[in-house]
Amino acid sequence: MKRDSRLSSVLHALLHMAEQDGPVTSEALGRCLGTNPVVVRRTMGLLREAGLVTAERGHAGGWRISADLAAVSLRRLHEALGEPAIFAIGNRNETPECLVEQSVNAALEGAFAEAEALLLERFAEVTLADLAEDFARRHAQRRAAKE
Amino acid sequence: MKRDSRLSSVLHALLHMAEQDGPVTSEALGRCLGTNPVVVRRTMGLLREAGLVTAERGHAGGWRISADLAAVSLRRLHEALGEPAIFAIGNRNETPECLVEQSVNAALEGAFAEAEALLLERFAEVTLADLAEDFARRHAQRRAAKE
DNA sequence: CGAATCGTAACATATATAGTTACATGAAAC
DNA sequence: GTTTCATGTAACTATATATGTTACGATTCG
Repeated sequence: MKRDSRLSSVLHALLHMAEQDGPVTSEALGRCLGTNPVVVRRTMGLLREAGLVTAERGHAGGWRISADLAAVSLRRLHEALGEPAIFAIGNRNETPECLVEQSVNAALEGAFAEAEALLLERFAEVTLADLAEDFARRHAQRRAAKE
Repeated sequence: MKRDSRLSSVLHALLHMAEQDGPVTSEALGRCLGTNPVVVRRTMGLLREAGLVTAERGHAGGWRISADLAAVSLRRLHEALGEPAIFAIGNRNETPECLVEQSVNAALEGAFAEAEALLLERFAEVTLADLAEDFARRHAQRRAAKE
């Protein structure tokens, strides 16, 4: 199974957009991400539906962030993407008759539920503003290292 | 991406085997799991390589647990299966040049690492003996409910 | 009008699990 | 020793999902 990298993608895109004044085109974002403009539109479209970005068509159009960076957490983005499945591992049968399988499912589900809760909690704690700040720090470090 | 349900499968199979005295054939396990005997052999073969089960060929052959139920944790089974990827979500690019992407990756990786650690910890705490006990409890409850 | 840009449908590709078919190998029963 | 039952394994197919690509319509600005 291929991993879903859309959360990673939109974060990358949003931070690049945050660095720009005007709107950024799908083509420019596609170049940053190493992918196709259509893939960018498809994924950013979900953020548009969630009210996190706006798209302007026509000449000098493109994508623009329409929310406060500090108000957009990774969790909010995960939700905007439709809350895709987090785990690549799961139960064989979600509603088994077999009592043995019920025991197995109960044990696995408990562990997965705890891990998922922790992950979503961490996601809720990190905002685009935090990432932008982290990026600025890395940027300053690189400049310092060059001198 | 399809979810990997092999951990769930082998747990189901092992508990059925624990209920039986003699060896259990791939075909019988396949019937329990609702799958093909070859799939059973393929997956159980990994447990055999890890020394958790033995297979006997020929007449009256089949699979047998060769370890103490209390000594086999879900984590041990996860390892025996080759430690398959836990998350269906991941970074777009694991070793990016782009500083923006490095910030994104660092944030996501931290959260994933914590969630994975918690999951594996929970897996380490649950053994086949625990699941067998849970099953016995469910079994007793069902019998009680019927009377 | 024409160029730039998003919106979207339709199709192609890649990858991993799961399922299936086929046959070789080994062990017990008779 | 031959038959039968079972695992071991290779090769192929089916399925699901994310991602990539092509094509074209819709919209906006100059």
